[in-house]
Amino acid sequence: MARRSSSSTQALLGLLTIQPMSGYDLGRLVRASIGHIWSESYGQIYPSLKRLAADGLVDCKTEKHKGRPDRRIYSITKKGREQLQQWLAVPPQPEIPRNEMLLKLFFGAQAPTHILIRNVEAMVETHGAVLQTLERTEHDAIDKNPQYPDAPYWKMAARFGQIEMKAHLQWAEETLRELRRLAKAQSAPAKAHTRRPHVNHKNASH
Amino acid sequence: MARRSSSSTQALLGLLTIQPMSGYDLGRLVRASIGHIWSESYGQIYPSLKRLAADGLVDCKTEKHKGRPDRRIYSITKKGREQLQQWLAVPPQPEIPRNEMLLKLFFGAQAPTHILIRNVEAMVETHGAVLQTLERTEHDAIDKNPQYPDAPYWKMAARFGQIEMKAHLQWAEETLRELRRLAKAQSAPAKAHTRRPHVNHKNASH
DNA sequence: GGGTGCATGTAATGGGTTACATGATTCT
DNA sequence: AGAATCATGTAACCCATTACATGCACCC
Repeated sequence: MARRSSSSTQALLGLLTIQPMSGYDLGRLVRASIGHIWSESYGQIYPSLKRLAADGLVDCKTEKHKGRPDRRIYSITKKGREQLQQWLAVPPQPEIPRNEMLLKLFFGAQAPTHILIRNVEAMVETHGAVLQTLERTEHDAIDKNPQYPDAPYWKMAARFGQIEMKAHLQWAEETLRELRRLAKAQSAPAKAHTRRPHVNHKNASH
Repeated sequence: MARRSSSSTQALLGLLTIQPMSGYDLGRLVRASIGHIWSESYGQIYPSLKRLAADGLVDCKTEKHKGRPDRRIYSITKKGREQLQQWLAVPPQPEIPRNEMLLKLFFGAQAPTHILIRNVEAMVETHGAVLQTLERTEHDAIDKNPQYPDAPYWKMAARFGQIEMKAHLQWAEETLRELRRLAKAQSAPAKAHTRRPHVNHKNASH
């Protein structure tokens, strides 16, 4: 019993250390608090909570409501806290990266430049928005109650997002300059016909 | 026919624009060239190639070898190029983030500080190594043949990795300072007993 | 009257990793 | 002698998203 402990369920367990909550609340809290480092869908949350309850890692109390459907409020148990702590002690394995935008840019020679430019510009917009949100988050939820034991860690997570977003924006600036330069060079009459050489990709660092 | 076109298969298609290759080669090339932005497992690659061949997006030639198993060399077809170009034109949807290391740090109040420090330090090491690899990649594979049509795009991808890694390292420095400060404060006799206030997480930006 | 939010859940589907099987060759 | 590399593939499994189903309440 209590076999599977994916980081998904652990995330829920961790959020329940803040306060008892319903599945619906958890979904919103994930987006609001750790949306830049984690995501959960309801199709994942509700079944996970059931399993957690079955394993005795959370308790469940049902709040009756007239009209509205019942709210199931979950709270973490002692056993749940222990399991969370155990999980926290396991060194996290490095990420498996999957950045579709960059993948497409990597194959950029196969696409018209204006599309690449549009994609990078779209990224600038979304990341800019995220950055603003994070700066607000840090200010609102964290700096205002520094006595809160979670505050320093939430701040670190927010700072990570900020620093990363700024780096991405910096890269985007540099890249847009280069892309526009390439676009200009393309529209100008090509002189040197660049023929694709045969490249040896075998001798690669594994 | 030719329905499914996950970004996974498109990545393979894209790599085959460089030169014809076997599934095994593709696996190694993914790690070597775009390992910091993409990953593929062989359990994914081999079936994908079969589907691509069935859909007429790639051709397959079998090279016989004595002793060794046959090599199946795949090359992209005209139809394959067209599909790739179509996919490149679709604006990439924003990433769904999943950073386990940061998630654990977010729940840092539930764990002993020395473990958090160890985790961040581990990240510094791996990311430092990746950074070096990328700097070498940029220099070796790209700067040396600037006439190669893919070169500018490969460089952009490599630059992204570099900038991101540097940002992460910068964050790690700042964070390690803070964590060590917290560790010291913890080992000192606690005076003010910080009691966890009830926080309202309902009013969150969605 | 219609959209949005509250609130829970299930089923279908897809995407992807891991582990296994096989077997010769080359390096240490 | 034994480990790692070359080379392909399959099956089991797991994780996760999407879409669907339900139904009241509140706001415009």
